[in-house]
Amino acid sequence: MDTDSRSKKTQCIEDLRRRVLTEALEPGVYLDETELSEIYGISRPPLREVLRQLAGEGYVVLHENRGAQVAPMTHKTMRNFFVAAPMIYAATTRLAAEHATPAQIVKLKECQWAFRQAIKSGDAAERALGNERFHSIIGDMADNEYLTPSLRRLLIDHTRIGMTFYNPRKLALAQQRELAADQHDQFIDLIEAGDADAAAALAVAHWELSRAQIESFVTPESMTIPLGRAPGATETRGAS
Amino acid sequence: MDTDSRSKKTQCIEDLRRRVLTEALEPGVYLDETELSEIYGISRPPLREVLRQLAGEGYVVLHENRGAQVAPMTHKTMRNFFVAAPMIYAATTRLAAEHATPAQIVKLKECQWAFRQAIKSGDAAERALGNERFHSIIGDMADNEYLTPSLRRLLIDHTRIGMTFYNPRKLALAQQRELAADQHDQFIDLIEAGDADAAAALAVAHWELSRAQIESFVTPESMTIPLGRAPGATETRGAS
DNA sequence: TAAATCTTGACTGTAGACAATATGTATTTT
DNA sequence: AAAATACATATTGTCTACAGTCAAGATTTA
Repeated sequence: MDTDSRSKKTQCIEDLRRRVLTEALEPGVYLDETELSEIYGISRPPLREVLRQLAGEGYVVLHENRGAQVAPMTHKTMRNFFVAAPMIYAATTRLAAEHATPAQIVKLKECQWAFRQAIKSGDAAERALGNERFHSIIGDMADNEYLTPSLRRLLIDHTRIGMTFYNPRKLALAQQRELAADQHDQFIDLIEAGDADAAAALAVAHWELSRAQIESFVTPESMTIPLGRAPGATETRGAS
Repeated sequence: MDTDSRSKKTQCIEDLRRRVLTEALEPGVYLDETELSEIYGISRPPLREVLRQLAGEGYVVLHENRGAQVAPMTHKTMRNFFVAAPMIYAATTRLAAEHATPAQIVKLKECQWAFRQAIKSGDAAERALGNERFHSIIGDMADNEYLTPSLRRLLIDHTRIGMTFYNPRKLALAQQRELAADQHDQFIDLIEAGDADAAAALAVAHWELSRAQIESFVTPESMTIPLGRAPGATETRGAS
């Protein structure tokens, strides 16, 4: 093992990913190269490489002569998300059941264990990151370089949405989170059994649960929505 | 308009993309930073940013302390390609028919005109690039940031495969290329009409045609295959 | 007072020089 | 003679310094 486990640059990438996913860096926020380079103890050229990579992964958007912006979330983004998610989730999960290796299954189980710990602790960020990691591993199992890029992008925004709409006090949501965790166990069983059809069906069910949670916020039970985020609203920070 | 139309860096990116797509830079080849920076008249730091971006887009793969490699094409790559292509093509084409703007349709028609010119000229590279551009525009029409990344990756390898298996002397293939061009016209009509179902169906048919062409090379009519490319063969250049 | 222009400042973009790591070759030792 | 180690070379990774560009603020004029 290395002394610092991994290079500063790698740490920088991973930390920025984490901050975007947990919305410590909010969607639409602009990043200052000089500031970030000082924070992570590297100079600007390598930091710029990092930002370019994160742009390729969909975490940030680059604007010429105006720097990097944390990928914004607009109402159009949400609509597109709802269209693409079930298809990609079902497809990748199916392939995961067909191709998963024993080593990957071990990794998935470890991840699920950590995920349940995070739920108990009640830490929203850890829970969201744990969930992201779980589905990311399923993406690795699918082992299809053409589908992975789309899955990764979906997971970024799915995680951010999950952070936005997290509410530890609402009992119904706590129960749904428990149900989601149970579904994760089912994922493991079906993937281990190689049951592709059932795994794909579970992926759709898992998505439906998540969708219901999200929609319960967008359309609250019987409350009028405090507008300003309604369809047609402008995005967080207009660009160009 | 600028004097040089666009910055050196942008020219560099576009030229490298082109070279990868046309296989002027063959899959698996390693790139020399110093050499490239001299060719494009920029220094190494910005060139490294370019390579990081191209890595994000799937044109190249970065290896730590070993530089950038043109994305390799292995037999696994091909298998994954066959799995993902019909799904993504059908989905994006459907969305394109639903969302295309008049301006985009004009652009698509211009692209198709150029594509037919390229076919007449018999220039394999121009033909392949024209086809790539056509489907890329359809991807723009779909306007779904979650599906676009997968589509772009598919198009990269679809284009490269098309270059590999191009054969101007084989009559059957020339006829198939004509048919493909005719299908492009149908794409335009269906997208303009907003007929999502028919467009999606056409996408599948278009894919099947392309697949048949590819398979006619992998499995030639009645010749024994000179082995060495059979399943289980090692990839172009092993890494790490 | 309001609008338009100019100036200033801050941040992005680039270049050239230096440091570190990996590979290949040559030499030495068994 | 063969294998292992050490050195040399080439290439990647990084830093400091400078140039270019955009945006905001202040000043001037109508």
